[in-house]
Amino acid sequence: MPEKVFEINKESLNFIEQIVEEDIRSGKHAGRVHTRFPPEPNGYLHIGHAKSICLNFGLADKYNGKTNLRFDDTNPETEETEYVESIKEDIRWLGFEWEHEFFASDYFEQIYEFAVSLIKKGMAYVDDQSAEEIASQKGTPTEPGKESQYRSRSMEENLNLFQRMRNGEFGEGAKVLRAKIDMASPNMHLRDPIMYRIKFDKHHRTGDKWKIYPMYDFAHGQSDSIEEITHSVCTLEFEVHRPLYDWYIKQLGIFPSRQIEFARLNLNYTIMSKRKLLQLVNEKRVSGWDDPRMPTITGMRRRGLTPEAIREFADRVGVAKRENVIDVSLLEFCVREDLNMRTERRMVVLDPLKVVITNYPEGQTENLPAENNPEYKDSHHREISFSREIFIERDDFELNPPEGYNRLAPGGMVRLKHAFIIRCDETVINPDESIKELRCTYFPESRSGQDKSGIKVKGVIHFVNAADAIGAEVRLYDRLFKVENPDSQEGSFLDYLNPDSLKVISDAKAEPTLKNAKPLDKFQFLRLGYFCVDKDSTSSHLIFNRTVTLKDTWAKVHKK
RNA sequence: UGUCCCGUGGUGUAACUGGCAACACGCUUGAUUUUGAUUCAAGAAAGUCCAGGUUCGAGCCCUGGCGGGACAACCA
Repeated sequence: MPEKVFEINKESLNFIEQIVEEDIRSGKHAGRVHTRFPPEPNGYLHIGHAKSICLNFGLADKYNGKTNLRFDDTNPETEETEYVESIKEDIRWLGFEWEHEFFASDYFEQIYEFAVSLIKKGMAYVDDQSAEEIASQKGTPTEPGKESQYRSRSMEENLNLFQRMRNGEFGEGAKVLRAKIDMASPNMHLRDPIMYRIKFDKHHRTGDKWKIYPMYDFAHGQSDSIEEITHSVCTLEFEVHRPLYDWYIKQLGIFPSRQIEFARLNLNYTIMSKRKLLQLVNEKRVSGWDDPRMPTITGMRRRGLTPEAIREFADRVGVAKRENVIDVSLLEFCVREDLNMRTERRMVVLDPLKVVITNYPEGQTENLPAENNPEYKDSHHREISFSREIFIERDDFELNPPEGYNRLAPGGMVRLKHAFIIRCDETVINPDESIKELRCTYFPESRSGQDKSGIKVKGVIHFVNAADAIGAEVRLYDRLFKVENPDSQEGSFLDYLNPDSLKVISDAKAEPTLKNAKPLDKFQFLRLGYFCVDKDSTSSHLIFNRTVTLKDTWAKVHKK
């Protein structure tokens, strides 16, 4: 119907949207769009899944369709309920709600009947050979395979054997059910693919009811059909499976779902393989699936990323069939863009250097207003305190300032954010040559917002009042790997872990307004970056995770 | 020496299906700035893997190469 709508639509469409719009235009499935997100519950979702989730739910959303959540749980060996729960939590956190929640295991009975019908049509047979024998007959991509000696069993015998497989009369691996297609096909997946295998593992939902389980190829497409999924979107590696996907649908005469493949997301400096992520967790290279350095949804949530930022990212990376490696800087951009608008600012000193304001009266304290977010004209203000002793960032003072340095140096001046301009009069040195403290004078006339001093300074630095600063633990995260592509390096990907991916600062000094920060609260620590309160944080032991630094032009220029 | 998929700035995605290669990130420079942030402005950067062909005209169509990826789990 809405032909005009599409003509008006001038934005460029990705190739999947083009397919969908063509289908709607031609009236296929009466214009209905129904997608699904089909995770296997054997691990946690990561940013790559987020792209798929945004794609599937986004497609349905855009074209008035629906999206099912379907757990592809056909391998009882690796699948667990723990994962089912985490997957649901992560999808909801990303901001999506599914139409139906299904499990491939819901369809085991029906899929079994599908298999029986193929046997009856003479298109499937029970093979008694071992996995090795079957593999040896399979041929190679360039050589045809050989037919099994069991290929020509009678339909009655196949029916009987398959029933007995279901009954548990044969041991694991003793027999499989195979589709009878073409052992000489140039497509390996069409060389009599295995449909069912015998497994005695306890299934996370069906327990030990089943002794046989369908393979991916004989479960996924069938589930799509049962749910009348119109567009079954998956990643590129399933492209060669599509002829088989279509073959089963045709032979079974069931709802013709269409499989469409797109290129999965790759991010530099990170790995996306579930197996390797699991290895990081198992070997305690990270603290768990939700370690803030992990590319998992749960890890990124703990790190302080927002659903909005992730969705924006998924949108910006696009959808195509070309292999790609996205630069993490794009993710960081999306995160900063979102956090800049939504987070309140606070002052925290990570590496404190004491400063004594020698001309500030002892015992005196004054409060100064500080805006919470300059992005909002009418943002609220909070009070910060100021007195004779304060802490500044050790980094913000240089004994021998390099060219272009505009923070504090001997004899130099800077403004303390929200407060006064100070001048460094004296540097107190420890016996070991390190800097013990600074003795400065302040200019009472230079008070922020009502500066009558006439002094112009180039630099502005943050500080906290020593008298009421509170302690905090701050965890500084950096990329988990030190090379762009840890997967395609010599040796193990573990050899390329970044040893500096986590730096813990146990005694940072924070302004007291942070005292009641709750887990997941997000802030911008002025001039440092965006931070998120860790889930283990309490008011007596505050913990902040650095989500991402602020852009730092100076650091970049100065690095050389 | 098989089948399938894919080749557009550094990265990613576009180019209304044949009409001046655009947008974003990143990068550079400048302005503003009480965050070396944000914001704003300007700029560098691809002639579309190569070679033929069709056409007035090709990133888009055709042919042939070259390059990359996927496929030989009783995983998904």
